[in-house]
Amino acid sequence: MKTELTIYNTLTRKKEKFEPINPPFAGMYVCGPTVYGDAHLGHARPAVTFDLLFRYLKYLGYKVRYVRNITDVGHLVNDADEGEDKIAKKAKLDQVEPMEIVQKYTNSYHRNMRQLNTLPPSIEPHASGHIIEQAAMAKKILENGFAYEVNGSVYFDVEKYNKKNNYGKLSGRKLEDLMANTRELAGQSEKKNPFDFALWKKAEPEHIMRWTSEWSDGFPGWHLECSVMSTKYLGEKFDIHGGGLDLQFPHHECEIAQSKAATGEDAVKYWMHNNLITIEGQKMSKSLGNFITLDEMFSGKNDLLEQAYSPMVVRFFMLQAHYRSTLDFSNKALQASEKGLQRLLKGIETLNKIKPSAETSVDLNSLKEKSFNALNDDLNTPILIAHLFDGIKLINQINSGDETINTDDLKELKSFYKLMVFDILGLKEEKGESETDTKFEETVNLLLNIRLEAKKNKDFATSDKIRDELNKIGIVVKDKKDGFEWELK
RNA sequence: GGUCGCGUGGCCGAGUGGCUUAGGCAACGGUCUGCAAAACCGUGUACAGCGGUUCGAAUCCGCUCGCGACCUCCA
Repeated sequence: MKTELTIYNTLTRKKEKFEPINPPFAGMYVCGPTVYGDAHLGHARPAVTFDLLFRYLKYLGYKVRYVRNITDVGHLVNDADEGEDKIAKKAKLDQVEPMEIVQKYTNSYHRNMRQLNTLPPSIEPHASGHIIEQAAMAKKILENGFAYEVNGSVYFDVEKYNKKNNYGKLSGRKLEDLMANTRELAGQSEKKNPFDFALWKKAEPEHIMRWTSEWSDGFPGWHLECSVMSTKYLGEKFDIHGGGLDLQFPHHECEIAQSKAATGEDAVKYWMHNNLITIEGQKMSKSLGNFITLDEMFSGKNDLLEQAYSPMVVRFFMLQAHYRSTLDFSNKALQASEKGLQRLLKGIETLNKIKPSAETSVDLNSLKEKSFNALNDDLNTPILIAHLFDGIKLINQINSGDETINTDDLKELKSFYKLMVFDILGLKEEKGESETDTKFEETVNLLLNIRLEAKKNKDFATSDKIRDELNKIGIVVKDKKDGFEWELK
């Protein structure tokens, strides 16, 4: 390999060479979902992005610990002053236990992540399992003088912190601007400043998720869990912290402040942010109500969808854009990705059927080098995929006899495509996963073999009938030189 | 209002000073085929506008227009 992995660090706004703090170990923490609703397209982007990074770091030989949390407590539903726990609110609506909600949506999240072929993280800690640690961190920040207690709640003192530190360095904000732009709401707040954030929040009587602490019966502030769980499992200083761009401020900014206030050190070496998915140019969000859940995506059951899109199509769609670009959802774009993915996978099938020659006429080293260079350049998967398509063209030319490849190079090319497409990009074939599917496939194959017989006997009436009837059912038949293929419409 | 980012050919989407006609999809032409489809091969169209810097800009600078994100729960 000619180049080394560089990644874009949001903190420095530059691409930096990736050099882990304690090689060969590499630690990465990614903000996971709040499990109070179905996972949607937006959840898939960081999951796929950081799954790619996880896979690639492992390929590069690092011993990677990938931590992704489950937020099952602590996010406030309204503003920090009056809010109640998001999960508790939903639980009341549904008249069930909060932890039942948590379990339900954790399960469906895991199912969706498996469908997207993301590898499970090394550790998936729950916020609710780390209340004690969160209280301890709040206490430490309090002792260090960067927080204050009011009526059983503990708030982070941003102004004081900012005197010696730079609050806003990740998101490029200045405290003065924040002060100038924040209008105080009629003096209702317990906080010294509106931009102070809760480390511990006293629970209102109706608040059902609560824990005892020295300040009050309450719950931890919503930024604290990530600071606690990342450093608990990766160390006070660790390599990569990832998440969606929308978490940059205030969430990640607060994490930085908390860690610094607690330990005196910056915890994170590389901050990475994936960009957002938009729908018709607008961000998908709860408040706009324009989000598409992954289950809807995979089943096609949403009015915005013209058809179902398989998990691998969704994954490929995301990989065809760079993770730091916004990606606009549209049926046209997804359909283009579907076709493109088919072409890529078909090319690999062709590759597996190629017969070697004595000589190699194609330049494999160039292909490989360009591909790794793309990946090393801040995970530039669209460029990588472009090169893989160039390679597919070569494969087709070899297959048709216009180019040649020898036995060793063929073997190498096969393992290269397996590595890139399946191991690193994390794509996979999606056919025949259940027993019913298998039997169904055999049935269709049986019919098509009969059709093949009919064709050989020039009984085109029969052969066309089988083809047309299958087409009516929604099975498209494609003839090949020496056989057939079919797919569901 | 403050901060940040974006505007590339029919669509998606890379590219940040001169040689990538990026790539995918669509379109068109061809090969193949009993026919059709598929597959494969080939081809075209571009850098929001205006001005500036430069021998040279999609790429740097300025302005204009348009769009978006964050500042509030959100991946």
